Amino acid sequence: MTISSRFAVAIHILTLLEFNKDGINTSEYLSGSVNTNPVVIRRIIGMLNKAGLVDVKPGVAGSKLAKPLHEINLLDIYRAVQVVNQDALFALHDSPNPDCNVGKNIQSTIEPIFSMAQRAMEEQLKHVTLKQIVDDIADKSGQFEE
Amino acid sequence: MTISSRFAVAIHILTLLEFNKDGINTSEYLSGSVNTNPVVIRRIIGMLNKAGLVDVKPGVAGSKLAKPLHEINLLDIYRAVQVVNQDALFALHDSPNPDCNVGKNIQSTIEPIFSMAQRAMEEQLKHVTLKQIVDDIADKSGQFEE
DNA sequence: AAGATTGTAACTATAATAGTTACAGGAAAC
DNA sequence: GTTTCCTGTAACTATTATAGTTACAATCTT
Repeated sequence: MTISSRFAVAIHILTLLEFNKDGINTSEYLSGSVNTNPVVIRRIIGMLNKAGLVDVKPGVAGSKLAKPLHEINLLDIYRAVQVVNQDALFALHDSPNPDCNVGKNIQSTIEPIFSMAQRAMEEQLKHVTLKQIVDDIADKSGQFEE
Repeated sequence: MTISSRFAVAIHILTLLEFNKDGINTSEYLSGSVNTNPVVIRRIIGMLNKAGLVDVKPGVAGSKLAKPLHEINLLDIYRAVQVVNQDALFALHDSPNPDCNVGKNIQSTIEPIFSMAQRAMEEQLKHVTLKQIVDDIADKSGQFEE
């Protein structure tokens, strides 16, 4: 099990929108950098659009970031592309035996622990902004070039 | 995407081993409380056995906890049942375009962030022991009975 | 009006999960 | 020592999610 690469691809896309903000970011162009099919890109862009992270319109070529870099954090992106359902990172087994003390109570005992663990992970994502990603890549890009 | 219910079932099994420590915990018996097929139980018990969390032997009926309750934490169980590969909770998209500054560097920029988030989640699991689970269920079981 | 692009449906292949049947091998009980 | 029960595992199924692909209608620009 892994959290879908939609998340990584979405970060990639948004980062690229910044680097190429003066160009026209068609799904074709973006797919060239991500190295996948343009439809995959459009699907993800569509989710980012619904979440208000990008601006894109049918028929109009290209997407743009809808917010400043520092106002987009990784949790926003993670939620936008719906890689993990709200409070459902961990699956509970359904219908344990209610005639058994353990079966009857295991769900309610485990559930808050799972939620806590999930929240701890999501909290980390919240503390990283797209700006940090962009800056890091800008550093690396400049390092051995120019 | 969710983390396999193997994890929740494993916690259920181990908890039940404690509650029924004076009885004989066959896969048949355990499957009755979890409400699944005995083979599913055996598969999970097998993983817990390899991880040294339970004692079970071919031909010999029943499993037992291999360690005291407070020496087993949820991270131990999580690792035992291999619901998430080491450092691979989040999938990276493979082969982004190396001729693009973003494509070339996105992986190495994102990877440590993903690791950090994953570790934060796992750290929470580490801080919960099986003893806490057992105690909580014991409390709930007694609450409206006796 | 022509051309390009987005949005989406529909289909494929792949992989993981959870459940099931079947049975070989091991241990205990009689 | 044979019968009986249980574990371990292979093999198969159904279900679900993912990622990629083709195709095309709707939409905007020029």
